[in-house]
Amino acid sequence: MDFFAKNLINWYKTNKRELPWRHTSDPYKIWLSEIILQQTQVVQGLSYYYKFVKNYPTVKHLAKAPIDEVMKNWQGLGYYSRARNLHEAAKYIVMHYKGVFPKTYLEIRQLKGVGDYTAAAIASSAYNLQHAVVDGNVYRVLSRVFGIETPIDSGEGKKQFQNLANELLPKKESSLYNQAIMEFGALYCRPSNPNCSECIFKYKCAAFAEEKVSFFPVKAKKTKVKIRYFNYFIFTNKQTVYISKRQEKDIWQGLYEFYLIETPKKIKNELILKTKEVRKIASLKESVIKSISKEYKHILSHRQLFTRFYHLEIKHSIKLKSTINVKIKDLNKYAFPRLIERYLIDSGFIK
DNA sequence: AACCCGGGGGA
DNA sequence: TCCCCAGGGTT
Repeated sequence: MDFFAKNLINWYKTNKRELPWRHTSDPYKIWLSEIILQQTQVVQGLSYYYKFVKNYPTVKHLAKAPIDEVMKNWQGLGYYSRARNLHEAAKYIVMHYKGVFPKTYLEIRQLKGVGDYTAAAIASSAYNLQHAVVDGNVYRVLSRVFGIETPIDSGEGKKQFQNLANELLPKKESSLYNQAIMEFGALYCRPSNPNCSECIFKYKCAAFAEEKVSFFPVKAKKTKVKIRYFNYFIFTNKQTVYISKRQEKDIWQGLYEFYLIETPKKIKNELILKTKEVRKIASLKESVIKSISKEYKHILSHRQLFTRFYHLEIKHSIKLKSTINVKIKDLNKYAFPRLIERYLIDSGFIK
């Protein structure tokens, strides 16, 4: 076997972490773990994995569950389209494969939420099929060890790294090798503070030789940040509170929120409370401003959300478009974005 | 090819 | 507080 793969596999055998999805050959559970771990670190995803395996032990259980329940279980993990796609794919597997997880790369690749990386990961981990994974860890390890400066976010870079990964894949141990290179990237060849002094490629690594480890992997684009201003109104009427589900193709699709007025810039408390919209609903004479929150700054990759929450107790019940009224004590049953959850905890609506 | 989608950890 | 991490879908 090739030097590179052999070294990685040996390293893996003595250094790997004990993780639950490494003790199963159930493709469903492996798929679950892969979707959860997309853009998510192991420590953060672990409890969600246990939760999903417990609540949905088979793909049929998952397919049968209501989407709102799935979203609630996913709450806090981010990238919520993953949960929607997971649920869609589960239903698809039950419908088209009678609940038996597909066994070929192409069939797996066609599932919603499964791209090249995830398909290769499942195909190799569950069936030991010969498909090389290329994820963030692989980009980092390969670019450093081989000194490849092609940007990983370019079409050319993607092709180049996939080709190299295919060449390096050992014929009969694709599962072991794929997991080894990703584990190595996560534990030793880290984005910052890599453990170069104890690295098995210390004397082979191109980046280390040139003291340019932190320079790799090369990226072409920079993400730009957009700023948005959210003003949330929590309308309560005795023990009832009005919430609505986010439908638009925007952040947090499928999660719940309160009555939202988005403004192009920061707006003073007095002004937002005087807008037609608010006056119409709350008709301020008959309502009480219970509290106005501090300004929450919620940072996402390419968003900064400046948000204030206004709690208004209204004296009459109201009908708002596309809202549902729920009991305050039931708020914890709905999936909210982290930002709103934090407010609900701070303000004592939920514990 | 360009853009969109969350959240957390570490410096 | 600032910076970094990234796979998949849509346009």
